[in-house]
Amino acid sequence: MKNVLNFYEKIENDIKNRILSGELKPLQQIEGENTLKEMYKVSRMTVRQALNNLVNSGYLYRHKGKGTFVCNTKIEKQLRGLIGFTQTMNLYNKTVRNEIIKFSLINPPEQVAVNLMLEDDDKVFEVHRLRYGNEEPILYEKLYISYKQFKNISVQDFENSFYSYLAEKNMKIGFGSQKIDSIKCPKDLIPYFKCDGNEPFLCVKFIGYLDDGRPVEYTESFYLGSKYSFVQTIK
Amino acid sequence: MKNVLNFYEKIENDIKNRILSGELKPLQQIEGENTLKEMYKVSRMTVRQALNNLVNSGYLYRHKGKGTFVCNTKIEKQLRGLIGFTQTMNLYNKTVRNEIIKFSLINPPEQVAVNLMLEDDDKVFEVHRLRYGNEEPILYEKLYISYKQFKNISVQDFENSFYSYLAEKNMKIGFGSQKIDSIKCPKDLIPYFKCDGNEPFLCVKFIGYLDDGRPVEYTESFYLGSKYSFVQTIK
DNA sequence: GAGTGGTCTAGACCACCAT
DNA sequence: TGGTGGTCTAGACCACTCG
Repeated sequence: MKNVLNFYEKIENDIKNRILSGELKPLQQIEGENTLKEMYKVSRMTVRQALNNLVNSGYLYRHKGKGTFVCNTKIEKQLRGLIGFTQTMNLYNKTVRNEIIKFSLINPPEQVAVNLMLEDDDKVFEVHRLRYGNEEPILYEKLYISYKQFKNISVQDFENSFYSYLAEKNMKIGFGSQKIDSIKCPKDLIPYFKCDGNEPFLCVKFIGYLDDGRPVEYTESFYLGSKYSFVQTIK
Repeated sequence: MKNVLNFYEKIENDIKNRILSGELKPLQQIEGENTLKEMYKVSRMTVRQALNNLVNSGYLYRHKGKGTFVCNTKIEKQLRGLIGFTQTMNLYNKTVRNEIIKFSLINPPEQVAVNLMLEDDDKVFEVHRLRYGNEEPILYEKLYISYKQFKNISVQDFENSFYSYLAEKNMKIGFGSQKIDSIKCPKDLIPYFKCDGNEPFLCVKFIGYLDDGRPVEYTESFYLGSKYSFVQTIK
């Protein structure tokens, strides 16, 4: 945590708190840029930087010639970034357990090599995990990462959250691109979920990228349809 | 179309074109802010506005102390905003046809009233559409909009694209929030898709909001799993 | 130390909106 | 007409990175 806030961050936090506390209500107009500039004794560009950030994160909207207004609160609270399974379960106060089904270093299948932009001889770790929420199997996950990038990774890192591992290494997924399909339970997963082959599953093929656009992970996730939904807010 | 571009828009377009044309390659460093400032004879803040927009839309990324770089192109091309079925089909060069199954003014079901934040006596239009891509049924859609907001809307507006209708009225969906589920084909839809009750479907419950956060539409969509996938890029 | 992006200032003119 | 946000200037100092 930083202990010194920039001026624009201070203004941002103040306004955000006034919204969250209910002092500023949805659709209500806030002070104009010139008023804020004098309130905080800063230049107008600094005020604008604060307001722009709040507009981008869905707290405020502007109308030229009219003013700046508070968004309807229903939206703000839903706006989240990319989060993984562990965080999602924590959000709903469910316990998480990961059972490692497979962990091996292999030559990548074609689709993995393409999506991770690998070179000819690059190998990948293939990790299969059965993931439980409140001790019920919810998700079977096939994860692929490049050996070159993660030489020292261990089985244990996958028993906990892979995203936490990334955070420790100061790596952050900046973008994600995903394809979502509805399918019947794949045959090889039937034993894990104790269901029949007609059970609907969400199949999510996800590529995670660093800020610069270089791919880090390719993951195929199979969510038990009756136990899991995707919720998203898009701008 | 505007005929006068702002300075920052001009710079944005130039850099975007240099990326798309291949002149600037992924991970390549672009000119520094001071160089660009002199190239375009503008102030540094104007350059920064252009660069910030390109960072937000996924074309560039920055490293303090190092420079500004081109993102990996794979991402840029996938970044899209919210688009509807018509636009999606156009993207894949498929013909679109909408068959109106139902069009009526009703008292809203509980879930619709909540999601559209209706008042007690508000009525809604309920529109059921069977939507075809290349003359194959792909999607069954139950759409709800408030009567108060759309008094003059007609059946014909739904035979074409509802989003085009909104655009004509200068309304724009600024946010969307959706919940995605994998389900078996609902019984009432079996006749439309000529399938059995085990066919997997994507069920998407979507709420569309204006920029200010007021809800405009609530839609439940049922996509035939074998014919349709969701593709998204998230930041 | 030189170069980069991040923050900030104190002005200015404009387009849009309400009255 | 007065107030609002949108664009733009010509400077300044700072923190970070790299050689």
